[in-house]
Parts: sequence; C-alpha cells; structure tokens
Amino acid sequence: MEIAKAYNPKEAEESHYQRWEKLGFFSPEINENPNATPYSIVIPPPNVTGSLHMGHALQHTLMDVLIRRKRMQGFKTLWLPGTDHAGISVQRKVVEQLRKDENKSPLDIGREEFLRRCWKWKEDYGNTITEQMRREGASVDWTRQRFTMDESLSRAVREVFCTLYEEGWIYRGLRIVNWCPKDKTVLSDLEVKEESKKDGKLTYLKYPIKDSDRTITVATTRPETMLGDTAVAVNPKDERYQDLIGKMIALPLTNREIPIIADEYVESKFGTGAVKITPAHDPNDYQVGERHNLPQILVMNDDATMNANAGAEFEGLDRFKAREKVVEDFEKLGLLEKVEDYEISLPTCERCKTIVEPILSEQWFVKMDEMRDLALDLAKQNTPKFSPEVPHAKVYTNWLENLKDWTISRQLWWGHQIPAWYDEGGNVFVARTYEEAKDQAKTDKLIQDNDVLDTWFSSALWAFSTFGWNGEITETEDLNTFSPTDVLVTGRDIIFLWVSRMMMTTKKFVNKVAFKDVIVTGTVLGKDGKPMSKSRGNGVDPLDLFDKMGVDATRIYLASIATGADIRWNDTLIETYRNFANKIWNATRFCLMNSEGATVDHQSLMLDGNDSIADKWIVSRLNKTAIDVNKALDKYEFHTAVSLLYHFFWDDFCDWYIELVKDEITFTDESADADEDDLSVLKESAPQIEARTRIITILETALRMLHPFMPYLTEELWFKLPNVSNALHHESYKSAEATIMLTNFPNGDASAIDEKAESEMQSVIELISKVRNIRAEMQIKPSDRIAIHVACDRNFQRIFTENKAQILKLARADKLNLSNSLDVPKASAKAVITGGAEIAIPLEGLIDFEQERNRLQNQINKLDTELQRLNGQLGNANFVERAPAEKVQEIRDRVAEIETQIKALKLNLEALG
RNA sequence: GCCCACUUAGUUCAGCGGUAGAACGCUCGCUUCACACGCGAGAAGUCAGAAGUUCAAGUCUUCUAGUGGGCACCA
Repeated sequence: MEIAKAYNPKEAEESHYQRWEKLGFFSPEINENPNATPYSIVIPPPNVTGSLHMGHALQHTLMDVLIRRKRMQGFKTLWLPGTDHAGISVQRKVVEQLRKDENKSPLDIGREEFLRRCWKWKEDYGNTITEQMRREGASVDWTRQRFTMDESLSRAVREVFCTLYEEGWIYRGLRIVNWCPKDKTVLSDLEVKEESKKDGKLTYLKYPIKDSDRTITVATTRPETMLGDTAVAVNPKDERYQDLIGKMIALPLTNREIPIIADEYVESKFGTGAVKITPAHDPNDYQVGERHNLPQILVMNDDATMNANAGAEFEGLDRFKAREKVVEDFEKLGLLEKVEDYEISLPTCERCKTIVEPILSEQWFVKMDEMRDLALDLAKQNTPKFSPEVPHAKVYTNWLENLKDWTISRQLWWGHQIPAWYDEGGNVFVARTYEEAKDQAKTDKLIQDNDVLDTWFSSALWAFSTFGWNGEITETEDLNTFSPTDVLVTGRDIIFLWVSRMMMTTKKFVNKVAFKDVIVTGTVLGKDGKPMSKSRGNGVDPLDLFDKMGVDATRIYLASIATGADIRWNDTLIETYRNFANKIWNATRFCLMNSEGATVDHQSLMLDGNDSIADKWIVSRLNKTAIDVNKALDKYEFHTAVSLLYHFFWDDFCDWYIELVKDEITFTDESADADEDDLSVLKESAPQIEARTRIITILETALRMLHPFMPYLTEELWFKLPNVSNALHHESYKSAEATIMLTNFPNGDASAIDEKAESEMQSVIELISKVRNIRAEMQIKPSDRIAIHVACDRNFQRIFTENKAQILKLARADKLNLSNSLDVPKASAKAVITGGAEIAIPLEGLIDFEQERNRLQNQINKLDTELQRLNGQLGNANFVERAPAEKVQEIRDRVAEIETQIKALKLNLEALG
C-alpha cells in the first residue's frame, strides 16, 4: 500500500464531504431501524450576510461531534441547518449597493423593487456561510435547510403575531424607545450596548423664573433636549425650592413657558436637585410627564437632526451641533452656570456603534409578563439545563425576573411585514391575511403597516417552525420526532436574545420545551485577551486555519479548548493537533506497511487469557479510554474526551504498543540472503497475521473514536485499511455504502479492563524508562549496547522474561540478567523501580563515579522529601485516628515502598565509595 | 451601586478535599528501517494574598487585591 509520508489535509477534505452529502448520510432517513431513538439539534441560524468566524467554528465543531457520535451509536439523528434573514444587515448592504451602483435610495425604487433586490442579494451572497459549513465537515441535513423568510416560516410568524395580539400579549403604543439615527429604526433593549465615555460633560443651565429675577439651575448631559422641555421638576420635600413650585419659567431659546412641578422621582441630593423634564426624549421624563399631564414635544427628526419644534435657529442642525449651539447661546445670555467633566455611559447601537437617541415613538411591543412566566416556570425546574451550569442558569433566571417589554417593530423593508392594516380612520386590524383584514374592517381601503418585525421575532420560533409548524399545519412527523431538540450549542451573547425567547414561544405554541440542554461555549479571545473583532484587528480567520493546519486539526483543537471558559488565542497550540493528525497518519502508515494478510476483525480483541501482557494491556487501555470518552461526552466535557484520545493514541498506542509489537509484525531479515526490499520472498506466519490483525483492529477502533472530531482524516485512513466495508457498520446502517461515519462508536467493555495487565505493563515501562534515564544521564551513546541486571522476585522475573525481547530492544541492551540478588561490578549504575526491583547496569570504563553519586543522591533526595511529608502525616495522631483506614493504609504502603527504594539506593551509593 | 466569574510551570490552559498535570516553549542526546509535524532523557509551580473549616485545602468558607463579565443608575 502506497501512502504518503506526511498527511496532506487538502486531499482528504476534497472528496469525502460531497460523497457523504450525496449518499444522504446526514439525513435521519439513513437510519434503517424504525425504533431508533431520535436525537436532534437545530443550528443557531447564522446571519445570512455572515461568514464563518471562530465562534461558529467552535460551536459547529461541538454540534458535529455530538451528532456524529450519536449517529454512530445508532440514534436517528438530525442536525438542522439554516440562516436568518438579518433584517438590518441585509437592508444596509442593499441600500449601500443601490447608492454606489445607481446613486438611488430605496424610496426611489419603491418597496417592491427593493425587496426584489434583497432576495437577489441573498441568492448571490447568502450561500457563503453554508458553503463554509460544508468545508468544516458539518454533518447537517441540507435537505431540511431553512431560512427565516421561507414561506412556511413566514406563515408561522404571522400566526404567532396574530395569536399573541388576539390574546393581548402584543400591543401597539407610544413609548420612549431606542432609536438608531443611522439605521433609522427602533432597537430593542438587547440591541443597545452601554458604552462608558470618560469625556462626557454635565452642563448646568440657568432657567429664568417668570416675573422674578431669580433663576433655577438644571444639569444635563444632553443640552439640546432643553428645546423640548415642558417642565422643571423638584422633589416635593426639597426645602430650597418650596416657594418655586407652581411658578413658571420662561424657557430660553424658545418662547414657551414651562411650570416648576414637584415629583418624588427627583433626588434632592443629585446635581442641583432640579431636573429639566423632556417627556419626548427621556424614559424617566416621559413617566413624569404622564403623571403631570405635560405636553410631549419631539424636537428631532429620525436622523437625529433638530426639527421645526426646535425653532428656526436650530431646525436642520445635527444633534451634536445643536448641543454646542445651545451651550453657546446660554453663555451669550449669561445663563450658563458651568460645564463639568462627567463620566457617563452612552447607549450605542450594537451593530453600527451610533449613539442611540431615546425618543417618543409609536411601536409594536410584546408584553412580557405572561410570556416571561412561560420561561421562568421552566427555569425554576432547571429547564433547560445549562452547561456549564454556573454562572448561566442563575444569570438566565435573574434576567427573566427583570424583563421589560420587547419592542418588535423595525423601520425596515426587509423582513416580515407586520400583519396589521389601517383603515382611513387609522383603526388597526390585525389579521393573518389581507383578506381577513378586509373582512374585519368591512372595507378594502386598507394600508398595511409599513414596518417589519425584529429578526429575533422569527428566530424565536426556530425550534418548531423549522419542523414545519406554521399555524395552519400544527403537526408534522418531524415535529413529533425531533422536538424537543436534545441540545442547543450557543454563545453567551444570545442567551437572552434568542434562547429565552425560543423557550417561551415553543412552550406557548407547541407546548414543549425547545431543548433539554444548552451548552454555552466560551469566547475565543484574541491574543490581547479581548474579543476578536475586525476593528481591533485581533481576529483569526478559521478558514486560514483550515488552509494552514487542516480542518480536522482545527476541529479537534477547538474541541480541546471547549471547557466553557473563555480562552485566549495562542498561535502555537493548534500545531499540537496538526502534529497529532500527522501522527495518526503515520501510525496508520506503519500498520499498513505491515498489513499483509491482516484484516479488521473485532474478534481479535476478544482475548482468551493466553495472550501477551502487552496485548492484554492495550486492549484494557482501549476499552477504558472508550468508556471514559463516552462519559466525558455525555457530560459535554469535550476537552476531557480529546485529552483521553490524544494520550491513548500517542502515548499508549504509538509510543508503547507499536514499539512493543514492532518486531512481531514487521518482516525480519532472518530468511537468509533475502533482499530486504524484496518482501515477496518472506512469508507471514499465523501468529504474525494474528498480531497484525490485532493492531489494525485496535487502530480501526481508535479511528472510530476520533471520527466525530476528525471526520476527514479518519474516513481517509479507514478506507485504506484492509477489508473495510459496510459489514463494519452499525446494524442500523447495513444497507448504506461503506463509511466510517456509520460504524459503531466504541462503547468500551468494562469486562475487558485488566488491572493486573496494566500494572504489569507499567512495571515493564518503568524498567525501560529507568534504564533509558541511566543511559541519558551517563551519556551512553545510542549505539553502545549494555547489559541490564535486575534483582527482583519471581513475579517480576516472569513479567520481564516474557517481555525480554522488547526490553532489550527499547532499552538498547544486549543482555537482560534476572535474578534474586545483584552480583555486579562496583562500576555499575543503579536504579530501583516500584515494587522493589533493583536495576544495575555495569559500566566498566564508561562510568563517572562522581556523576553516578550525584545521580543517586538526587533520586534519594526526591524520595526523601516525599517520605518526610508522608511520615509527618502518619505522625499526626488525628490523621491516623480520623482519616479513613484505607487512606492511612495507602500512606503506610507508600512509606514502605519509598523506604525500600531509599535503602537500596543508599547501599548503592555506599558501594561507590 | 448590585451580582457573578476568573487569578495554577516562561506561555495558553486542565484539575476543584487525599502523592501538583497537559500542550507549546526551554535544556541535553539522537538521520533507531511510521512519523524531525519525529524519538529518547530532563529542568521548571510557596496553585494571587490573608484568615478560617478539616486528620487533610489550588480544591470548601470569609475577607483583600487585580482582571473580565452581567444588571441597574446616569438630571
């Protein structure tokens, strides 16, 4: 079998995915067992404008690991892919394109044409991320791919909107909302990020009191809003202002008069104790305004320039220019008291970073009290179960408890247009269709609401709308089979935005939990410890990693860091896994170079008791690893699973097992004059074929366990193994074409764990390691053969005799002398191993006595430190009395062991003189 | 202001009540017939600080400091 010397990921990645997809391996229908248990995951729909970033790569890897393992275990698995329509993002891109290419605005071409362009844009560019997911090896069922603006999903949106409206859970109202002047749309609280600004200013303005020469001073961070002031409020108990309550103010720069009112909301201690009230531009002021029946004067346009209400002097000015002008004008009037530096946090638009303006606006809202309880009641029963539980479960519950109403209308065209119509009198009719609205209104002179719904409104239905529910159709086979989904994998940032809302709507509309478990991944941070972002330039592109390191290396690397905690990016760590991929490749290469006559045969791992220690040991290790990997994955401890697989494969299988059986399975040149390159003259013996079959089968089992993490490499190598076919498949996939994807994921067999063999093998390993240590420290050349003398009991003698050939080879020795006591020249290097075997290596002429003394003394010192600590424990009467007896015994045994070793080493030291 | 998490080898991180671990880096030695993306042997940590609980504490409790995050407030 010809196989390249180094693993080339590209070659393997190119062919397999297409085949898997074409043969339908990703669809649940591939499972032939009608009674198979379903297992499902819906993908957090990436933004249709998006391209793959590190967060996706991490989360997709974890979902794929979960799905691939369950599929191999015979579950009827579905991982459902799709994208959301990303209202603002797409709209912004199309607007920009229109402006650049045709110098037109959306209004120039009209709503219908604009939407046509949006769909075109989606057709042209919306596949970026789905193609990238194919590159990742994500085993999603593309036949069930969904988009939030698909016909059925859109119908679901209308159904949900209307139902919630009919039940009074959705309302339309005039409220202070977050307005993004750049996108010219309202935003929900969750789309607004507070950004602390150190160079803020607090401006103190003096307002003259009518018919008086007094003034009252108010402080503000947004002086321009004074143009919309309709009162000044003070605390009713504030003695400073008692005589002013009820007086009128001649509001400067306007020709309005506004009252001084008393309201509990004002804190006397803060600022001057007097607050300007701008009901149309501040949520608190709005409430004060409601209480006192104050007029609401909106002084800004939707692009945050001042409007006519602000006065001719200000109309058309940008809000920040207006701010400067207000301050200047007050100064000219002698009414500017002072300007202080003031640290303030400003609400900004999460997407475009524009400072959000709170303004009075009529919008649609979801009332959150009853809605919230749907999720909160479940949360109190620990549903969904968060992983890691701390801190997410608590943060989630706390957030639900303090939830405010959700602004769902957006002043965009791209999205689900709100199913509400207005007649000429402005009466509103909410209906599933225009026809129904007409029936309600008894007229056809209706205009549909211009606005669309928040993208998250449709995403909130993802856990059931994707399975076919749309209000008209309320039961589908997929919904029955795959809902509730088993687990959701997502980032911290959308727990509130998305996870919570899916829990609510799924409970409300299909009366199910959306998903049982939620895995919250950490964030992969840049080298600087900050979240990766384009503006910071600290991002790492997963596609670059795919090119440089290979998809499989990237995947298993990401799984290895998936502990739930944030992790700082480190360039060199991924190389570990590129090297690992190459190691797997080469171990397979080695096995294949010596595979003549061998087959993959799991019967070969059923040991009968007459097998070698090495075989019993590796089979034991293999099964233990399988059991532990499954346990780890059941607990979503991906990093533990990776670590177990890495060390089993590299340390146990490559470093020891392959080396131990190398001579047995490779051709020897004993057969007379045979040309070494001419393998044909050599004949395999039955035991050799047995040994080859066993190592190939162990390798095959390891590849299966690695497959969910490294799908391409394992598939590529699996096909190179002798006699692989769909006969090796899990029983649920017997008719499918051959692939490692559909083989059994090893469960591990507890009865195959052989602690005795493991401990015996440990002694062999320790013996070889000690000899190697002596060789290295005594600077014995690799080419120099040595003699090993071991004094030990009969049990050790049996073990070492059985492994004599391997010990000689791996310790580069030509003699192994086993006896009850040592009889060696003084010029020998010595060591002791656990269990009391003494090693001596005669080094006539090679030994440096001084160096050997140091070496022995160092070992004695190390042991002595431990001995003292342990003796300290035993000397503590409380410990001996109160600690569990087995613990005490453990320590005593250890002390005895160390004392034996120290004694032997000391004798050796004395013998050196 | 309230709440939460984190602080372990040079670096990035595991471990979370009973002998301090991994990877990378570092030192020394190897063209050993799968792999130099390799092989062998090493060095390297008062587990942020203080107090407490316990026979026993990176591991549990409290406090302190630093870092990061969430929520509220922001005239």
